[in-house]
Amino acid sequence: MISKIKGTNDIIEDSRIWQYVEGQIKKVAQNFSFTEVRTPIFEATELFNRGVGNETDIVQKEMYTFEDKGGRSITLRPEGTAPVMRAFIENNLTSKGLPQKFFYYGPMFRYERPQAGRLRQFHQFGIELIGSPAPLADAFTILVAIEMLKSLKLDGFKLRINSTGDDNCRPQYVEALKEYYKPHLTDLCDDCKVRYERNILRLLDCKIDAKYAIGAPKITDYLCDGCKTHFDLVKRYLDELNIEYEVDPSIVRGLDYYTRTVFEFKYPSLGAQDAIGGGGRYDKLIEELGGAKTPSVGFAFGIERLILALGIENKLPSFEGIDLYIIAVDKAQRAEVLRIAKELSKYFRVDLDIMERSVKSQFSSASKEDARFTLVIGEEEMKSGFYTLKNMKDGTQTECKFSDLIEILSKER
RNA sequence: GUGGCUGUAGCUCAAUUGGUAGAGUGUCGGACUGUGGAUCCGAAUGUUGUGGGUUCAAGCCCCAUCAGCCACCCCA
Repeated sequence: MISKIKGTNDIIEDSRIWQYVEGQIKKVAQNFSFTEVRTPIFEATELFNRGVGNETDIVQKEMYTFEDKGGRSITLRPEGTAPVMRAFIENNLTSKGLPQKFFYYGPMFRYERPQAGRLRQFHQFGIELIGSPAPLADAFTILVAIEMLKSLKLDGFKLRINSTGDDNCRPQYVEALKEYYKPHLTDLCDDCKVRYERNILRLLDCKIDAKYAIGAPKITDYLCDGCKTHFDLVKRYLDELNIEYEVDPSIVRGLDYYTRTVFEFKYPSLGAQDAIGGGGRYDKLIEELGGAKTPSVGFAFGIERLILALGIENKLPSFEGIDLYIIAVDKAQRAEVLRIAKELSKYFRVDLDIMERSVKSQFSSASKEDARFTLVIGEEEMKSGFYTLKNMKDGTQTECKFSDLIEILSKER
């Protein structure tokens, strides 16, 4: 037997749930006037090296990179923002004016060790708000995310925000951190010794060396005037919108392109993989990828984790049965059943037996599909033109003509 | 990439100190030859994840490998 690749999933029984979650989120995005962009699921490797950052774990060890037959280095997209920005630049969308608001949805790929809520192929739904340097844009992005979670009726999430500064102030903060950690360097865990040189911000969220992080300098004390004002205004907008949040100086995102505002939605009862969404501002990314300087904000949800969280809260949609199951008593009525199904499928969800099974098993099938009604067609019905319609909830049966069916089925529900 | 736990029918799980695989549920059929979701009866389905090894004998012990889960790591 050939089985699926490690860390991937077939969505079969749950496809209904997925359609619901995708549908709700998409509706919110569309109602806020975002338009969808669909980019290829593979890109030139260079896009992620430059966009996500050469030093990040994603680029260093998690990408599905291969050479195609033409010798090009190709990478299955590990995230959605860099591809959307590439498309923005390549299609010269600046010419259409700013801002521009996009959403995207689809599979992402990262070579990681799978566990609950972490897959090698997973799905992200994200939005990008391109062109605005204003704190209002950050708040708007967060607002849209919150509205999406509300549309799914999810409750138990927590919003955490932070500012990671910009080119003016981050270097000073990095220096301060290096100073602070220097005397402890020999006591740090092996990972942190590497992080000290490569990406010192990561020391802040290390679980082993958490005791040192407590007394570490805080980014919020090092923000330059521009970044500080920006952050304050973002917080003020959130306050005015009654959005609850916690400022968490340890939030360090794993993608290099973030500047200033970063945020995360956590769902604590999910276990180790508890981030259901995250994002932030990326003022330099488009420039980095060869476009004009275009400050932007965005975020993405992980659909798998969202569905896990909804499951915990019992907020997944319940199964809705079909409207009508049409039953043929004998072979002679099978064609008539098909004809009726053809007509009624224009208005209702119908089904019929294609296994040529007994009447009894056709009723079983109708029950299994939670059909509201069954329609029995036998020799008598064919002769008289009156079909036997049975209400599967209360078991009552009535004789009715084909022309009455639409009206009867339209009642209730 | 590191460490730990697990792997038996479609699903959930049994199988004494190693003795040659069973139940519930689901599926299909029948009791009821034109009436379901209840009940009863019957049937089908396994190279015990895979490959080696030890043994007279392995689902059970050993090794390897694959997959899942948990934690690290990382992030959505």
